[in-house]
This record gives sequence, C-alpha cells and structure tokens, in this order.
Amino acid sequence: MGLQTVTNSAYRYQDSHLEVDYVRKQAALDSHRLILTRKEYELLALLAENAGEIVPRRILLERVWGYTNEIRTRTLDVHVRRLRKKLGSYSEQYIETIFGIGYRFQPFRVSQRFSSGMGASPLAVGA
Amino acid sequence: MGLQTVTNSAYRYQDSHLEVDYVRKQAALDSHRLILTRKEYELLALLAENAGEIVPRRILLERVWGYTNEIRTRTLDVHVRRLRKKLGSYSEQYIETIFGIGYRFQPFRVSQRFSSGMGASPLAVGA
DNA sequence: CCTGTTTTTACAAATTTTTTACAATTTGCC
DNA sequence: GGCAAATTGTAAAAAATTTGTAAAAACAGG
Repeated sequence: MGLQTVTNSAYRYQDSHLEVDYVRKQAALDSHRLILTRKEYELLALLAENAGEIVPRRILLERVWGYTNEIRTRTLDVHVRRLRKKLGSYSEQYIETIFGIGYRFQPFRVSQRFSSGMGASPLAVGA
Repeated sequence: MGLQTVTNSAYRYQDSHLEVDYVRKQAALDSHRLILTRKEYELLALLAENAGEIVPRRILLERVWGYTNEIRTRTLDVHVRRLRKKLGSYSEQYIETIFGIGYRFQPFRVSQRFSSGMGASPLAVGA
C-alpha cells in the first residue's frame, strides 16, 4: 500500500508554534526568531524533516557531526539539551527521547497516544 | 533528505488489533502506540514474524539475546511476561506458552488449526 | 588574542535488563 | 489419581546501560 516519499521537497517545516525554514536555515518560535548555533539548527532541521519519525542517534551523529563510526560522545545530548532549552515550554512536546535508539520530533498538538503515521488503514476503533 | 520510510505490507504484521512495523520498529495495539523497550519489541517482532509457528526458547534466546549456548536464565520469561502485560486483554490470545519448547504467537481470533507446514509468512486477518 | 561555539569530563538521574528466590503449573510414570 | 521432576510464572532487588546536566576545556573564526 502506502509507499510514501518523505518530505524532502518541502522548503520548510511549520506548525502552530514552530517554523523551520530550510532555505534560510532559520527557525522561529511563536513568530520570534530563534537564535540557534549552526549545530543546533542542523539538529533541529534534521529532526523536523523527519517529524514523527524516530531518528537514531547514529544517524544524527552521522549527518550532523559526520561521525561514521560509533564514537562515545555526549555532544549530541548536550546539543539536544540546549535546543530544548531554546524551545522553551514546548521542548518536551517537540523533542522526545526514545531510550536506546534516538530522538523523535513531534509536531505540536499531535497526541502521542495515537501513532501518527503507522497505519495505512485505520482499523478496529476500540475494543 | 529524509530517512527511508517505505512501508510495504511485507514489512509489517497486522491483524484486527495489533500492528507491528518491522521498519520503524514500532507496534500499535488498537491504533495506539505500544511503548515497548528494545528487547520487548524484538521479542514481539520475532514472534509475530513467525505467527502461528512455535518458536523454541533457544531460538529466541539466540536471536534476541545472542545467547548461543544454553544458558540458565529467566530473562526470556520475564520479558514475555512484561510483553503480555502490555498486550493487555489480548495477551493470552496472542502469546501462547508451549511447555517444554517455547512460545507461539497466534494472530487474533484465528481458530487453532494445524498450519500446513511452512506458513511462516504473517497473514492479516479479515479484509 | 577575543569571543562565541563545540566538545569533553565527570557524575547524577532515569530506564532497561538480568538475576534471584520462590510459587505455580505441567508432564511422565507408577 | 498421586507423586516427583522439570518447566514456567512472578515480584522484587540488583546490575547494567543509557541519557541528562553543569562546568571546564578545547576549538574556530574574526
């Protein structure tokens, strides 16, 4: 059924609070420009491009840092922390930790109780 | 550029209540996401991939835990228990104990017949 | 050099996994 | 059926792993 092409033709991510402009490489929170460092922006952009999807640590380390091999470093966590800080009160909503795997960016207001992209066919509502 | 998110029916198990996405490594019960730890997911995935088939303990311990030799451990049972708990009221239906051999995952509401030999491919119920 | 950014360090906290120690169940055999 | 041996179920504790955090050190570009 649903083979879906990822939104790499999109020039930006946008929801009711956050906007990420992949062309200008800028982000804005509630219409205010977010001052992000380069790495912070790249991290946010990669996560937002894959909104709703888990992005494994090794992918993040590969794409943002260029670390090919598994390197023991805490720099990803540190950057996630600073990014969350700049996302303020929405941070917990936006950047989810998937223990043992990586992180997942969730668009605002999407309930986590329901899978945001799993089922091609909605089946069996309730038991 | 996004991550690969092709979703084929070959890459998932699905019945009227449970869905296991082998690509995203996620599962959902009645359309809401199951929060599984890595080992719990791997165990469920391996069982579901062999739906209707008995999977011996030693195979589970080998494939999920990497235990090659026969090791005396209760960790498999503990994981099965936690997985059953998360499957809620369907757990007894889904994960069957085959005494002295292993476990068998059964698709929902499929009456217990002798599956003819090689039916290792996951079959969706209904539709 | 400055200055802002990034990485490392060194723990703390959180989460998952395994072990332990029994309880309960199943099976084979008489 | 009744018993013993083997197997599985379970709760709780211990161990291992992973992530969070603050602060300092290293780095890079003007």
